[in-house]
Amino acid sequence: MAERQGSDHAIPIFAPFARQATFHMLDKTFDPAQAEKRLYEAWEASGAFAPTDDPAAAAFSIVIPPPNVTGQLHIGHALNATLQDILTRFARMRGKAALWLPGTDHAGIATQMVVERQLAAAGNMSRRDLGRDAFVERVWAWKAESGGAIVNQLRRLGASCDWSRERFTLDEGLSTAVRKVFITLYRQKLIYRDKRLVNWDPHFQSAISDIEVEQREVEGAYWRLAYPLEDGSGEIVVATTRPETMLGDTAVAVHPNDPRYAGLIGKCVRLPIVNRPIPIIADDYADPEKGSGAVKITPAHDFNDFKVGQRHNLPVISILDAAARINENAPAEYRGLDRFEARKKVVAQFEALGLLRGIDPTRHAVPHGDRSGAVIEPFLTDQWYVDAGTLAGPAIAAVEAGRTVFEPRHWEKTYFEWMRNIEPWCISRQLWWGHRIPAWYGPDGAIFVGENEAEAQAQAVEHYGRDEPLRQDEDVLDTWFSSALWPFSTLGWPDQTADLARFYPTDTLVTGFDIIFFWVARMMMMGLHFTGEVPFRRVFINALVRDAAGAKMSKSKGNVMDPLELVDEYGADALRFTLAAMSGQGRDIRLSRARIEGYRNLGTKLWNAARFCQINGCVSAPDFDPGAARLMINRWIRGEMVKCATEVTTALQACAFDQAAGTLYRFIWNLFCDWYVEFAKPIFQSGDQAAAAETRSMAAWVLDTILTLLHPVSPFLTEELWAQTAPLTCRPRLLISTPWPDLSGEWLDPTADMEIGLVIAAVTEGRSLRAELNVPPASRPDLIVIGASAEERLMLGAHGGIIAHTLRSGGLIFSTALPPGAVPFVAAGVSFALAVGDLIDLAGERARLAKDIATRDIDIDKSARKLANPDFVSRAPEEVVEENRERLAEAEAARARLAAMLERLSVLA
RNA sequence: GGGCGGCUAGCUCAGCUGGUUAGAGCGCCUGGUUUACACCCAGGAGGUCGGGGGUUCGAACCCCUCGCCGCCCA
Repeated sequence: MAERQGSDHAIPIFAPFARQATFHMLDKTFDPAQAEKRLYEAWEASGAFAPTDDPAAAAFSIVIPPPNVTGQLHIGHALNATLQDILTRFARMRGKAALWLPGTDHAGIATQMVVERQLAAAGNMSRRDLGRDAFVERVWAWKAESGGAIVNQLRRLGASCDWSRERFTLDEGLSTAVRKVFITLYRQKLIYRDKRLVNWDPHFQSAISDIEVEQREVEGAYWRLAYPLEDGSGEIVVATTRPETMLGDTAVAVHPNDPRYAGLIGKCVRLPIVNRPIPIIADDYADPEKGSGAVKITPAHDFNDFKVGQRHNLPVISILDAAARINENAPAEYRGLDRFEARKKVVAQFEALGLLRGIDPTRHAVPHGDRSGAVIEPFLTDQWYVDAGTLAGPAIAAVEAGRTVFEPRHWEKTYFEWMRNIEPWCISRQLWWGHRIPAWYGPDGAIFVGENEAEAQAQAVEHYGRDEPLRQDEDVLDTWFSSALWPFSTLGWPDQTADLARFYPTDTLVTGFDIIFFWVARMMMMGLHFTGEVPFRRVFINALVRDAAGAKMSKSKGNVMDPLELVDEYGADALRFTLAAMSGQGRDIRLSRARIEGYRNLGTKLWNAARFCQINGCVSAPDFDPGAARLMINRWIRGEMVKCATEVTTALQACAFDQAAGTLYRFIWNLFCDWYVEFAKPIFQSGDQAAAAETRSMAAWVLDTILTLLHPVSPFLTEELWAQTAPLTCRPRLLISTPWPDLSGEWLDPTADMEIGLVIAAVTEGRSLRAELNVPPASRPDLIVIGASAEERLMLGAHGGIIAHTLRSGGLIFSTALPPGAVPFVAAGVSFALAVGDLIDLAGERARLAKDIATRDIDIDKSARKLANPDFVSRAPEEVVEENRERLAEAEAARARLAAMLERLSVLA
């Protein structure tokens, strides 16, 4: 463990002047556990999470995909929230009125399930025993007590949501919006009641929507059943995976062109067990290639069969009750049997009757409820539907026109595909927890839809000409119905609030591809229909987090990584940085601890660079002008800082989180720490006060700029360093509220790039040579510059100190020829040598040079061959040709130098 | 059956509209008490960019085809 140095960590952010009096050296590492909570509270208390009310500020808004109130934060939420927080902090620092609006979803089925399970555990009481009102009260009580734990878990990640605007899909305002939408759509005839087959979940005894149905491959069988012709002239064989449904068969279909059955069309078979005559009909639905070519038709229990039934006017006989037990429409001995019991019994009876023609085991897809896991039954009921087809039109057009853009772009295909084949959306659920449908029925079944009972009553009076008792619809709305309104209902709609005017349409929605259907599409439909505007201008589809082996994380597999555990272990910043760095667009993220550890190390690296700065008195001065820097290394790092800031800004604007993270990583570690800090050391020791002072200021400025740029990704560590590295006079605000760097392009400095580039190349090559020659670490050989131009000598001569330090060399010597005892090398087109004296192994050196020459020959050959090709010279763009000419010249020059050195070594031998 | 995505170093991934001598982190090997950092420093090994064909002066990148792997829809 890191040794603890500074003991006083109680540097209170809100008593910052006290800090100056007690200026402690930074610890060796950042301690997230002791800092995160304190920093989060400081942010919240500062009011930074709420958007600025400065009217001049452009608005930026994100609504959170509301997690279930029952939910626990999992790694997918962590990714999703991290990306939203990065965007929000970035926008905030860029001076926008940034709003990240948080909240939760009431999650009808999931929540009801939690409370029902509690009831059962407490003493076998069902919700029906308790009664509707008491049950709903229980759910609210549960919600008040333990619901929304996930919201606090989001805080642990550093989520800078505006908690004052937190919403819940069942709260009053959102419920008003739901009723308004329902009533409006009903009056526009875009919501209607219909008797259709639905996906029925026998466990919840409720309808669920198509997309809540999950197809699972299971082992099953085709049972081949023989139905005798009524006239006794033979039989017709049908195959089914659900034999029990034959109890509800009302026809057998064959293909109209199937010669095998041409004579049978119009005849009847006698349905075994049930003993009902049913017709043989001709319909294209029967596939002559499959099985016997004849197919049993059960309109009440199969979606395809239902359509066939409609075409042929077949009776629809439902044989199941809500719990998927056989009902009174089946023979007496079946009534009350569970569907799977009934299946066995039907098969046994067919066998006994001698009508079972075979069993073919097969794997096939069976619909399951995604929540309950129960096998779903197509079931005929009255339900409420949204005319999604009509609403989809504008939603499709908006994406086609680019008013809403998917990022990555290809996800719009998934969206279009679904939208263009959309089915009516069944929105009623036979649950108690949710928005109760604002519809009332009169004694004759007439429907009155209104805000409340009084309104419905008034309509009823008008309709009947007198008071009639009304009964409210028992059902609630699909949770996604209220989520579909989320981007505008949370902002106050249907009231024309200031928030709505300012923050709608929202800027970016960040979500997973798995809810493009469930949620994104429906928000588009509702948003456009009710506000005339798209709900968001950009949809960023984030990746799916998997384990290190690429498997989907699931509790049953035991491979889940708990984000809070990871935060405890590595700190929120490390987790956030990792998720950002790995969130390459649209790909899966294979999360591993090794990766998080690596990015935690980056934090420590930066922390220690700050510590170095602190030790050397690098303190940011408000009046420091980086543009006035004169020292080459300072001009160089300033230019690199500009490039870094530009790249990070561009990347964040484009949701290229991985690029932003990568750019920061490289700048912090490979430029600032590896080179600049090392260059600064000899300057601080040189006694050149002016140079040291400028370098101190520059180092502090670069560090500040890094903290600013890194803050959206890793907010805690950067905020802590911000507080601990400078006096308050330089820190008028918390980092979270500090403006984003807007660096001058004039600070780019090609001259400095070239000069420092030469130094770095010389040192890098020199180090490589040292290692190859096994030069002892403590020895400090001179670096000899051989036959360089006056300009090169000037450039290198200016950096003798930093070269000596970084290369661990003695002095810098200029020479016209390779002296004895020196080992030559070439870097950036300049000849060098390392004076290693006795260590030199001439034979080995000759071999090394020969090898070096050979690699140059390959380069020369590559470029030369291109340039010798007339097609290349005439067709390739001029700059590419020029580049190759330069490359060739360089390689040839380097080769010539190496050859000269080889010759010289030979002479010395 | 239809669609989408992927296949680049031992592992995880970058590589933007075709112009490199294909990169990084981890792991591995060698060496290291240097004005911060061993959660570190310096150096190194390691790739016929899934196979084949094509377009092009030029292909990891574009086209065709085949092969795996994953996901969605039916």
